[in-house]
Amino acid sequence: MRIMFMGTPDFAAHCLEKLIADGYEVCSVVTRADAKKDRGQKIKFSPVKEVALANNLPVYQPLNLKEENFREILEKENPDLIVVVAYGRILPPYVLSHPKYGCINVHASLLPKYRGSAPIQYAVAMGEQESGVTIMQMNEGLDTGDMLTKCVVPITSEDTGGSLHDKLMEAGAKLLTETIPQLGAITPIAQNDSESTYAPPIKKEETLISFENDVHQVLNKIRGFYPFPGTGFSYNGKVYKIHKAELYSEVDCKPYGKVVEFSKNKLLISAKGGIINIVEIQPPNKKKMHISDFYNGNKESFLLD
RNA sequence: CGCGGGAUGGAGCAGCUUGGUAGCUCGUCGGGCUCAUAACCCGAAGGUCGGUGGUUCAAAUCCGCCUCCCGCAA
Repeated sequence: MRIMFMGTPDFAAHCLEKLIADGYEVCSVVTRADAKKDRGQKIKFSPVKEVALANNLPVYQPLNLKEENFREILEKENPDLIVVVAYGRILPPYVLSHPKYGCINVHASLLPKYRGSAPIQYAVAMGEQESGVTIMQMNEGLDTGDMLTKCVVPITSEDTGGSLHDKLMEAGAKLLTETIPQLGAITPIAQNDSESTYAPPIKKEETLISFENDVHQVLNKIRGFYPFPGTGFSYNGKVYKIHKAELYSEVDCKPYGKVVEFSKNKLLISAKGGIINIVEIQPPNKKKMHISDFYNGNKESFLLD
């Protein structure tokens, strides 16, 4: 079976590696165009492209799948199946219908919950006890295709967006290689749209913590958005990133957002319904550090003003 | 040529404007006190101030270049 792989980030790259390692015939790879990234605007390849190059696979990076160019590529490569993992683009109908087995997508949530581009972060941020991976037969909607297989992964109270990402990445790659041989034999199950929820791209302003929110929501968001895109709070005109925080007490202490205590091992800030202790912090222009290190050098300056 | 911030014993910081003895809070090691402790007291080790060139009698400090790191923007 000739497989075309489409994807961009680490999560997708890992699936691609697994397909190759398990001996699937991946004939070509489609990934996002190289972009100037980070400081100095250096050009970076996507993780999927790195894996493709390392395995000498042809790489296509169309700017737009609607262009005629890609139709020609599709006909030339003539895949029996297209596997899409976090590619970041909606596939037009002519692509969906071209391969014999259509297009399947690995999505990092238990559909129909958390459709969209940030399912992992939101699952943790919403305090879910479990999430998982769903493989679906793609249609023209956003993560609305009929479901083929599923894998449930529990979320512990220690999990962050990053740790869940890693777990789902492993689970997703495994589920993918288990699902492909069964294509055609599995009866697709339609998603119940009335139960669907949407996990949209995270906007910058959402990463700033509002302590007016419930203390548990605050902590779940800090966990869920870590390490990407991260969360932070504004204090005396500076934004401090929060890498790790814990519940200190459930005493409601107003005003919310106030620093209740700053000492050797504590930076306590009150939120609605409780107080959180910030354990790892990152001041502007600095690396992340434990709160005791931050205290050592900033005990006098931090609380000024 | 995207914008800005930074590099000072093991950690986090001050000192730089206005060149002139390496400072603070911790940690580490040794000793003391204590029923005991992450507590307290005494003492010690540990830094060619990111690299390099220049100015100067003298550079952490002023000027040039390089390396690495952080944030923003994408």
